[in-house]
Amino acid sequence: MSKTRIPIQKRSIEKRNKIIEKGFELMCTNGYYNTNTTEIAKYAKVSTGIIYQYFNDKKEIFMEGVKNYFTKIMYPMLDILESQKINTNNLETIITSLIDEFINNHTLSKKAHEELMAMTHLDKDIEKIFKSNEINITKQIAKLFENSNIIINNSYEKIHISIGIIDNLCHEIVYHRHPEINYDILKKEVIKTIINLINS
Amino acid sequence: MSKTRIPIQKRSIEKRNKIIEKGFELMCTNGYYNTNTTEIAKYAKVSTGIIYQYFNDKKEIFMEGVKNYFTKIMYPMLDILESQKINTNNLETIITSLIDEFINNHTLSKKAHEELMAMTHLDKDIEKIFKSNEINITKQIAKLFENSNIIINNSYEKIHISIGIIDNLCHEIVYHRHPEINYDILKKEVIKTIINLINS
Amino acid sequence: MSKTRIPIQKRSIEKRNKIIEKGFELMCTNGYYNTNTTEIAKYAKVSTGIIYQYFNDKKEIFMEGVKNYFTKIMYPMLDILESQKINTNNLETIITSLIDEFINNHTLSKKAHEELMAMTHLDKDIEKIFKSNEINITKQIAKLFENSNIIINNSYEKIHISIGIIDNLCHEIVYHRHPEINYDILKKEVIKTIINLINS
Amino acid sequence: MSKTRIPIQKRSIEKRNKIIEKGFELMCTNGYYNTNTTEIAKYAKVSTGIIYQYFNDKKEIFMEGVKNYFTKIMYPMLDILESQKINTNNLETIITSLIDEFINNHTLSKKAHEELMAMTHLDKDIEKIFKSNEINITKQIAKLFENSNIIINNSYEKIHISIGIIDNLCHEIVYHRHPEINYDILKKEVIKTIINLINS
DNA sequence: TATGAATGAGTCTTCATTCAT
DNA sequence: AATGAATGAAGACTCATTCAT
Repeated sequence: MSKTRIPIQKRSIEKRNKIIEKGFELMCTNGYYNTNTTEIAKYAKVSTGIIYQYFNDKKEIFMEGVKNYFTKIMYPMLDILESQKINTNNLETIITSLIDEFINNHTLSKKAHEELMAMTHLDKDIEKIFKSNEINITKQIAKLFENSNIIINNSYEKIHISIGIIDNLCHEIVYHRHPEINYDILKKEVIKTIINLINS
Repeated sequence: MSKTRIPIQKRSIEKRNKIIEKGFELMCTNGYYNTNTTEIAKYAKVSTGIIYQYFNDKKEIFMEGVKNYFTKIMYPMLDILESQKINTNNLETIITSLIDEFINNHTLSKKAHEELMAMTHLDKDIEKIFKSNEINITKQIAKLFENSNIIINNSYEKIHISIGIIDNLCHEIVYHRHPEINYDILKKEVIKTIINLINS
Repeated sequence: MSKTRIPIQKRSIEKRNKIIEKGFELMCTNGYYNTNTTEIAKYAKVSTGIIYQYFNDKKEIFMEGVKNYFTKIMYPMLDILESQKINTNNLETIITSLIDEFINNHTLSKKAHEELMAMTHLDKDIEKIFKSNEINITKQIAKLFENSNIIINNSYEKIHISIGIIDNLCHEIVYHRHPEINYDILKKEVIKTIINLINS
Repeated sequence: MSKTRIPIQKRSIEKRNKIIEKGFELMCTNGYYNTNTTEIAKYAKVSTGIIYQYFNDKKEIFMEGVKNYFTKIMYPMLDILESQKINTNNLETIITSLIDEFINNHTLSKKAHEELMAMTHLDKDIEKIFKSNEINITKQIAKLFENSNIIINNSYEKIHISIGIIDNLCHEIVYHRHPEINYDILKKEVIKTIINLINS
């Protein structure tokens, strides 16, 4: 049985959120196993004790961070699509803006994503959250196309591939920095590939 | 200064290799931080003490494993390509066999890859090995096309994207198991996308 | 210097008593070290903060519980004796009813007693309370015999032994449950032994 | 699954025994919950780490101490009886020597016993060891009488009572020190009571 | 070379007590 | 008087690394 308190007062909620935000940031930057509770507490400017009134254990902080990552970062990104009708003419513009959005706003995301991937095979709970969110995004995008009356056969599979390509592109740009690769060309090829795939 | 010995005798070399092989396997299966030296020693059938005569620290075992991963698993895979002339007609067959090879032979690789990705942002040394190998593979593949007299513009970028797509496909098939996605279709779409990309 | 308030208002006194009653119950049931102040507060339906206005520390709650244990449970038991003249004919009846009373009414007492014994050698204050109460009971019983004009030589020693025997019997019956031992026979032998001892 | 090593080498066995001996001594003197692993390690002159190679947890040290308490202290005491034929004439001498032995040799035992009693209701494993040993002793003593051709009806119950009386006597003498009680008289009365009980 | 026993710093977590409201 | 959020020191246990043999 969980012994954690659910904070009701405004200040408490803020404190809980601070722990998640700062804790997740540290964990993603330095790795889950290289981040200890003392550091989290210090960075979030709380005492170590309070952490365990809001969370059952260290893992829970990470998991809440993961949930935030999807609800605050990934899903809002989809709203870009939702706000405008997709059609064959503006597809390129939309994908471009999606990629730019992803890269510009979310420096954290690649580290978060990697840490997430690693944690995923160490912990069933985290794996569960992750997979369910991943497929949710795929479905949501598929629906956007439907709503715009664009018919795509094998839509889930094509979108899945497209997301993977964008993901890799962004990681490459944000972190990898293989100097042999020209990122403008890479980006152009990515966009072209996705459009071809969708239209195929 | 390194205090490790370089083994010369045959038995010593075998022992060192066993530690790398078994240690890397454990680390990739359970995660670097969930694998301790006692386990590694036991699994490799050596004493804990001997580990520190061959390696400076635990990390070094992992890094040697990473090197092996590329030299023994990734590069040999490229030999499939090298042995036969690539042309526009057999491209599909070759990519298909490459993917199958990847999936069938190397269940470990996805976990290795993930663990690798996670370790990459925790440790500059590992990051270095990883990135250099990644670009090496890209270059090697580019050369294979050249040798077959196939001219691809923006070859590095296209190959980079293609590797990413294959990587994602394999991970999906080996581990992810999103039940909403049909893997036969996914694979077909992947192959088609790559061929389009290369030929574009 | 003590910082605790002495409650004067009726409601405050009730609150203080509730903390003692419920706190002591928990401590005896689960052990002093397995009971934390949060649990006590929750079980007594008060806030954690208020505890430290009535008590200097956790130990004090236990000690007040011990005092209650004697004043509310042990001493009243002696009133059974006081209310009636003891004589050689009704000694058996009185001892029997004493034992029954002990067993029926005070399931808590054995756990309390054990916890008490354990705490006794950890804490001089508790030891002091405990020993003084123990000898008080012995003296009080001795006085009861005197008042009934029954002369016992070495009365303190005999009563001390008798109390010990009863104590053990009750513990055995309430908790121990050695299935090899027949409790009816045990009780009969205990009563016989005490009578012989008193009359010797 | 237990991860502890079973020491084979002489030095290791000695070290394991030292941890039990010194750890149990500390736990009995200061209480289980007031003794931490660092103290145990320091007092036994080992590192904290080694403790967890020989024991699964702190409790196990205590439990091994309990077992020793019975095998090294309680059972040897029964050998006093076994060495000589019991008869109605020497019963007093034998009981007297038993009590003296108990008091003189085993200062630890009362604290051990108390701590044991307290731990007993906190932990099922300890309860189990304790109860089984207690009844074993009772049976063993019953057998001694049988072997000496002394027939006692309700032997288990009588012996159980007798052990309780001796136990209380010894505790009183070793620790309690109620100044109002004369220990020579107490002892004499105890012996008389037991003899009467056995012969009744 | 090889063993595996030993080390002790470091980690997560608990909880008696305090303090802002 | 009362609340319950917050504190932070302390404890059980782990594990990379060293060392005696």
